[in-house]
Formats: sequence, C-alpha cells, structure tokens
Amino acid sequence: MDSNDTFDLKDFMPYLLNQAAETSSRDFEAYYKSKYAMLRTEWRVIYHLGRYGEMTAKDICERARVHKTKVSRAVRALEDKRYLNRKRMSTDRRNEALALTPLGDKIFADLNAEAKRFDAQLLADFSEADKAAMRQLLNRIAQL
Amino acid sequence: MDSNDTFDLKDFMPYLLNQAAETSSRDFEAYYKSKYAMLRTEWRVIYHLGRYGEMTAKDICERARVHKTKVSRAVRALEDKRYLNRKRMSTDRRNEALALTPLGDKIFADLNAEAKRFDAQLLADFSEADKAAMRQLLNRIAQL
DNA sequence: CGCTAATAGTTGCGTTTGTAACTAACAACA
DNA sequence: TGTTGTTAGTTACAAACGCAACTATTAGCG
Repeated sequence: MDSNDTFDLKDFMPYLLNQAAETSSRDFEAYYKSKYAMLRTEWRVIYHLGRYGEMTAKDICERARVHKTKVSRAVRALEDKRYLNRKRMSTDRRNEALALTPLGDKIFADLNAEAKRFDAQLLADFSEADKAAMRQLLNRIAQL
Repeated sequence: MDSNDTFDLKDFMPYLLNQAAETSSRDFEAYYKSKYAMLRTEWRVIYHLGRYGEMTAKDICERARVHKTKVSRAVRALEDKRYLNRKRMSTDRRNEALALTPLGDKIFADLNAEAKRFDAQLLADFSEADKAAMRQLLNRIAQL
C-alpha cells in the first residue's frame, strides 16, 4: 500500500476538525469546569437560556443539536445548583419552561464574557478575512 | 444584558468547530462502528499502524494526542479482534511493538479507502482554494 | 552495587454517555 | 367516549471515559 492509496490523517477533514475543536475548547472548558463544576452541556443550556431567554428543554435540544437525555440531566444538575428554575406550562402540561435564576444570570454573564475573551485570544493571530472565511466554511460543514 | 455584551454561539469558534467536527464525523463513525464494532480510538490506532507501520502505544499517544489509557484499551480491543499483534521489545522490555495482522491490514485498507470517499463527499461542494484554506486554518488552531 | 527517579503500560473506580424503555400528558378521530 | 398514536421529559443499564494509583522495567548516579 503506497502513498497514492494512503492519505494522511492531516488531510482527513473530520480528524482535523476534531483536533481543532479539542484544542480550542480545552481552556474554556477548564474554566467553567473548575469554577462552576459544570459540564459542557450544562454550559450550553445556560448559554441558550441566558442568550435567548425562557425556553423548553426540547427547544434547547433542537437549537444546540443535543440529545434530550443529555439536556434532561444537565437541566437537573443546573436546578440542583440553583442556576435555573423550571415550571410546567399550563397550556400543555408536558412542557416545562426553563429560566435562569438571578444566580444563573450572574454565571451566564461571567461565562459569556469569558467565552468572548477566550475566543478573541484564540484568534488573535488571524486576520479579519481569515476569521470570516473560517466561520463561513465551518458553518457550511456544520449544517450538513 | 443586550446584544453588545452577548455574542452569538455561532461566532464562538470552539462551538462552531465542535458542530462541524460532529457533523463531519457522523457518517464515517457509523461506518466503522457498524461494520467492525470499533470505537474512534481503535480506528485511530489502526490508522497509525497501517499508515506508518510498527510503533509503540506511546508513539500513537503522541502522534494522535490521545491519553495512554484510551490507547491501552483500544490496543487490547484490537488484539482481541485479531487486528493487531504486540511483542515486547528486547532492547527495552517496557516497550511493546504494535503491528497489524494481515486481517488488520485488510481492515485498514477498507477504512482508509472509505475515509477517502467520505472526505471527498463531505467537501464535494468546496473549491480547491476553500479546501486548502480550511486545512491551513484548522492546522493553525489544532497546533496551539 | 544499591538507591531513587523516571518511563511504558495497565487497572480500579467514580463519572459521563448512549440506547432503549418508560411515564405522563395530549391529539386525532372513529 | 374510548382507543390509538404522538410528544416532552425521565430513568435504567451497559458501555466508555478520565484520573489516579499501580506494576514492571530501565536510567542515573552516589
């Protein structure tokens, strides 16, 4: 088997994307993990509620493309930490509306600011054109 | 909190990278998972041995940036499936040289070809320039 | 030599995940 | 009304993971 048949892992897009994703997540993940003992899905739930306001678990599943069991467990964990409240909706008692508590709001504000900082630092050496190209290309792939 | 302070998750590079990574891995992962009952780390080990020949678990850890316990378990799983052999090195009996069996070679050939196909399909709508730009940008991030 | 430190790899254990099966509430329609 | 199907969310269980502690072997150096 020669190098015409065998292509390098560095040319395999899923591999490259994974490596880049892991590298880029590392520091921020360490931040919310050590400061708030949160998992990634919990941060995403916080983010969605903080950014877009009250919504249901189902909404978060769809927007963030996360499986409902993961969201379910994240919601419970955040509720236990008093970062969010849930209330069943009278219109349809299967749904529950999720909303951040004041404490949750504070944590969202902190994490959001921190995310902004990490992002800026990560891309510090990239030109505006590169950053724009990158986002556009990644969005195309992510939306497949 | 208004939208000057709050930035969109779609602008957060680690998030975008993760979404793109997951989308792009999905189909290929399903392929080796259903056909060979393999996990991602197992595929990576197979790849390294198939592409670069005999090496130690440590080597794979470094090249693929995977923790040694993950590699250790992947190696055992592949050994159980008769896809690779290990032999202790006489020069330093702490090391063991890993090598694909003939069966392992066949599976590598199949997966490698399949990976190539998936990659081509994934990037079918991208220009050569876009692909090159993408790889270059991702490599910069991955190497942080 | 003999002691301490380092290295390759494994294992135990608690945590997180994925899958499928479950409950509770509602919809549709005979 | 009653029956069947669907939907939101939970739970049980097994698989996979991360971390720290472990074994076995070698290196460094008095």
